Amino acid sequence: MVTTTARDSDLASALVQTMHRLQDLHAETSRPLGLTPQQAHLLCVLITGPLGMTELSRILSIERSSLTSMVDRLERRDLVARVANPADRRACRIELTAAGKDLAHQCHDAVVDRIQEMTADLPASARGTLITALQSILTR
Amino acid sequence: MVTTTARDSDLASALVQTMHRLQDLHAETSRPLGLTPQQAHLLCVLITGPLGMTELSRILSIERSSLTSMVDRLERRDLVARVANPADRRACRIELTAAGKDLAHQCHDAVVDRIQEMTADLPASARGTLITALQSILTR
DNA sequence: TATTGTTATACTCTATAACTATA
DNA sequence: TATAGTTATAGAGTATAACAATA
Repeated sequence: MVTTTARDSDLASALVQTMHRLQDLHAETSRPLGLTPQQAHLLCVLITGPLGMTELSRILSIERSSLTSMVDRLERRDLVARVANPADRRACRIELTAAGKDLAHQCHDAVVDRIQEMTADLPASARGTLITALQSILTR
Repeated sequence: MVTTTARDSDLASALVQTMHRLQDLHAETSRPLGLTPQQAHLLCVLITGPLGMTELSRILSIERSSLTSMVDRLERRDLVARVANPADRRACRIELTAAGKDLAHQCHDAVVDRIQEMTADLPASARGTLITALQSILTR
């Protein structure tokens, strides 16, 4: 058998706890802006530009049919718009409206600010190691 | 103004991406076990022992009324049980049944295994730094 | 035929407000 | 009065299956 040290599960456990803590933080920052965490995520993903339904559903890890109703609700609130795709008449592109763009940036900034507060007193060296380690984890 | 280096938002961004990756992983491991991620979380929280509704709702960051229906569904499936609390007749304790305990451990192990795979080739030094850094973040 | 997106349907998750029973 | 938990209600998130339109 492969030797398993206490550290292995410590790390897994710390990562799981961090995930839950960040999920809570995400919910707490979305709510005062009138958004569910899922809506906030959707808006933030669109900051870098419009996306088709299929691509968006892949990024958010939800079925296209689930996405349809989410986009319906956000469109009713004029936060996103379905725009025709001239290159493919089946497809559409979801893009942020001006109000949606504003809200997306508020969300994004609020989360980043809170995380920066939480990580403020990490030494620069730990910070560097952390970024590298997380990026390495994300590729697997 | 306080100087903000590129690294600050890199770290925040890496943490947010890690959160989403772990959320997906959590969903992927719960599903084949017939559980939603929220149900899996609830069961895993009970591994260390029974809890009252109020305490459980605090840990899961959901309203007590939302918890009531979650527990209803899990109780119908014989995964948890409401047990009377002799010390306070208003209160009850939610505990895992034998089947619930089994499933909770399967969930927990599956997630830990996947995370250990993802972190397997981190050098021991990075691993140590990562644990310390995450624990420090979690206290803020 | 395959792909894009939607509709219909059924559950689950979640919050708010009002409530019962007990402390 | 305060606390533990529930009920009623409404809205949001999600998946599956079946579908229309276009590629």
